[in-house]
Amino acid sequence: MKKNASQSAYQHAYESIRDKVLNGEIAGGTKLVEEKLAKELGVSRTPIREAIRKLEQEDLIQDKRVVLPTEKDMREIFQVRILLEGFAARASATYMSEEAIEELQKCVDIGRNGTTEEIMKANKAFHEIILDTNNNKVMIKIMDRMQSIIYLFRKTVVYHKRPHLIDEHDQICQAIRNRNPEEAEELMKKHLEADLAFFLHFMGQN
Amino acid sequence: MKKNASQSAYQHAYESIRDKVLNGEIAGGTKLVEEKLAKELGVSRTPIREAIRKLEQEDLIQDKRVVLPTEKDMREIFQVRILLEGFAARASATYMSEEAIEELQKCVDIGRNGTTEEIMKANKAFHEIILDTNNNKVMIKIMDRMQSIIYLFRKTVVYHKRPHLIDEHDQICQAIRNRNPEEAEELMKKHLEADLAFFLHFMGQN
DNA sequence: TTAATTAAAATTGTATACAAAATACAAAAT
DNA sequence: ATTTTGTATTTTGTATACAATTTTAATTAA
Repeated sequence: MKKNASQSAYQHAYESIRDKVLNGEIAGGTKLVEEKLAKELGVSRTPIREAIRKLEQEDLIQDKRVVLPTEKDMREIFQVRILLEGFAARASATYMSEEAIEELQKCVDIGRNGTTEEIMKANKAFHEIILDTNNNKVMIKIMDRMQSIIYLFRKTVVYHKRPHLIDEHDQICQAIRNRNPEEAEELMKKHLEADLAFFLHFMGQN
Repeated sequence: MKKNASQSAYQHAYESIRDKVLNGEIAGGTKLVEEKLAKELGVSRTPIREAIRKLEQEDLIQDKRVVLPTEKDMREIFQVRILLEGFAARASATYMSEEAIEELQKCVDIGRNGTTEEIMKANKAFHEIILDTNNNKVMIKIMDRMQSIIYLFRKTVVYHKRPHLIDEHDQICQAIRNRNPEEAEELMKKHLEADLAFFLHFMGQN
C-alpha cells in the first residue's frame, strides 16, 4: 500500500464520483463500471464499491446506474426542506447569537458582490448557519443526505442568477435580527418555494 | 464459491446484523468486529463490510458501534417527526380517500379491543396510513430510518400502555374525516408531544 | 428481416492476502 | 501506584484472484 493521498481511497472515490455525477460529467442513465472507475481514480475496486453503495443510499445511483432526480423528487425534497428549514429559521430568530447573525449578514453581502464561486459557497453557508442554530443533529443529517441534490439546485439558481434571491436572504436575516420568529419562518418558506419554482421553470425548458 | 443460500451473502449479512441489533441481541455500544461477524454468519468480510456501511447510513451503527440513543436523540427525532407527521396529517385531511379513512378507523378500533400484539401493529399502521397519504417518498424514507432508532429506544423501556393514546388517535381520525386540516395537524402534533413526554418519563425511571 | 441460440467477453460477488493503523498489555521508569 | 514506553495482537483498509452471472455479439434458423 503506497498511499500518498491524505484522505482514504474510499473517501476520494466517493467525492470524485459524486462530483462527476453532479457536474454532469457522468450523464444520467450511465452504468457505473467498477473496474473502469477504479482505473480512472487509481484505486482498487474495493473502495469504489463502497462509494457506490453510499451513493446508492443517497439515491444518486440505483442499480449501478446514475439517476438524476425527477421533478417529483425535487418537489418532495422541497416539501421536506420547507418544513425543516422553516422551523430552523423560526428557532434562529429566538436563539441565534449576535456573532452568528453577523456571519449570516456576511453571506448576504458576498451574495451581492462575490464571484459565482463565492456566491455558491455563501448561499450554502447561509442555510447552514440557520440549520446549525437549531442544534438538531438528526435534522442536520437529514439535510446532509439531500445536499447532493440540493447542490444541483443551487448551481442552477446561482448560475442563472435568480432575481431577488439575495434580497430574500437579506429579509430573512433581518427577521432573525429583529427576533421575529413568525416572519423568519414565513420568509424562509417563501424563499424556498421561489427557489423550487425557478428551478422547475428551467427544468421544463431543457 | 459453493453457494446454497437463495439470497446474496450481503443481503443475508445485512438482515442478520440489523435484526440482532434491533432485538438487542447485540447490545447498544457494542463494537462490531468484521472478522467475528464473518465467522458467525459463515461468509467473508467483504459482504459484512457492506452490510455495516449500510447500517451506518441508517444510523443504527456509528463508528462500528451499535448506537445507544440518548434522551437528546429522542427529542431531536420527535422535533422532526412533529414537523413531518404534522404536515402529513394536514394533507390527509384534504387528500385521504374514504376507504383509507375506514382503514384508519379500524386501527383505532383495534387499539381499543385488540391484544397487545395487535395494538402495537395497529398503532404503527395508523401513523403509516397518514404518512403514505401524503405520498412523499423522501419523507417516508426519513421516517423509516427514524423508526429503527425509535424501536431501539423503546427496547430499553418496558412498553406501557399510555393513557389517552387511542383517544388521541380517534380525534385525529375524526378531524381527517371532517376534512379539517388545521385541526388534524394540531392534534397530531399534540399527540406526538404527549408520546415523547411519556417516553422520557419512563426513561428517567430506568 | 426478425427471432432464437450460443459462444465470447465483460462485470460482478465473494473470498482471501497483506500492510498499515489501532488497540491492548506488559515491563520499565517515575 | 501511576505514567510511560515498547511490543505483541487485533482490526481495518485496500488490493487482488477467481468463479458465477450478466451482457454483448455473432451465428443460425425461421
